Amino acid sequence: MTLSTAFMDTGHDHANCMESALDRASALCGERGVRLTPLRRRVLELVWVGHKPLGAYEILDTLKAERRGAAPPTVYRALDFLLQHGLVHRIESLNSFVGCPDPLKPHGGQFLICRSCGLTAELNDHRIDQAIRNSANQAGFAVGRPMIEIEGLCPHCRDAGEGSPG
Amino acid sequence: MTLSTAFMDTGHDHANCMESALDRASALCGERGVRLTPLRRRVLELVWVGHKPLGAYEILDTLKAERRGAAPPTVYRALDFLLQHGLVHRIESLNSFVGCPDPLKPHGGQFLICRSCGLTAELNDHRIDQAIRNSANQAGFAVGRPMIEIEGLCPHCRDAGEGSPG
DNA sequence: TCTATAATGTTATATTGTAACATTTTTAGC
DNA sequence: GCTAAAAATGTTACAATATAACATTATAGA
Repeated sequence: MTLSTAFMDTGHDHANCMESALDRASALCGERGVRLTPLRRRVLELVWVGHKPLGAYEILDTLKAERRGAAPPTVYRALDFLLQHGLVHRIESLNSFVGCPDPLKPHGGQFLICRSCGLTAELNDHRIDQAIRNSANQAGFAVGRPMIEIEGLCPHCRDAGEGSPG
Repeated sequence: MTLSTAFMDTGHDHANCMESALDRASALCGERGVRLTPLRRRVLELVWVGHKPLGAYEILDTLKAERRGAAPPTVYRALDFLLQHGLVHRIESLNSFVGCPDPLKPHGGQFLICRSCGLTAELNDHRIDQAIRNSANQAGFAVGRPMIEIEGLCPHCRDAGEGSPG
């Protein structure tokens, strides 16, 4: 099981986390012969600034302050590229985007999303994946990309009593 | 495991499927002391016309043809009511809505969504749910509503060779 | 350098969803 | 039945998210 470093506030060096994500992205694009342009790199960086999913228009607001003429397509095109290469995920239930800690393995995405603080962690538990494939196969369904978004409370907010999980 | 009747084209009496869904909804609202008004009932009916998720504005187009002054709030308010009472689910990845075959048990929703024909079936496999809870608990995460949307190919489209599961 | 391709800029618009307030309908008490 | 409170719906306006279409600029390879 891989758990992204969110929810690990003790000992999480986020500057390093983000830098290594960008390095991995750069390497991956090099290997694939595609270009991590300054714009794409910047968008990826913004998405990695936190472990909270970011909306396209939040990204756009930042870009607007940095370059002339940033517009919705600017951000959506960069996001499309990053999505295609598995560098970010889209969180459907939030219409927002979050960095992927493991872009090499193609996967749908299993997300724990804190309803209180917004922090999001990516699980990639093959047991969940297996349970889904078993069940889908029984129904005769050919699984493409399973998407799992689990709303709830992260350890910190749960302990702080931010509401019931129900 | 409960599997909705979608993907069961042989022997699926949809008129009956829909009628019984409306009857269950009516009974449920009666028990809860809430009102399944004609408008709400009509929206539920429209959602149940197919096993394909329907967008709010598709519903609105139909309503507009039937009553004067239907507008976005008309449909969103009805949908909010139906969602609150578990009578419909929202498919996040499609921004659309589908009838719930089992509104009595509160649940997030496990959906198989055919990318070719759009048919959607609801799984409610407790083994998937269990795998998710185990994994989330390990991460110290308090699970609220797990939402699972599995894109792929339904039996019919898979056999017809509508593309690879990706 | 020249050319083809890829990336980005620019303008306009489509799609999905809410806010705010007015009106009508229903319910509950009398 | 009448009336006041509550619930539901009507109505207008707008916010938030996303894409289409075409122009321009940058890049890579011949």
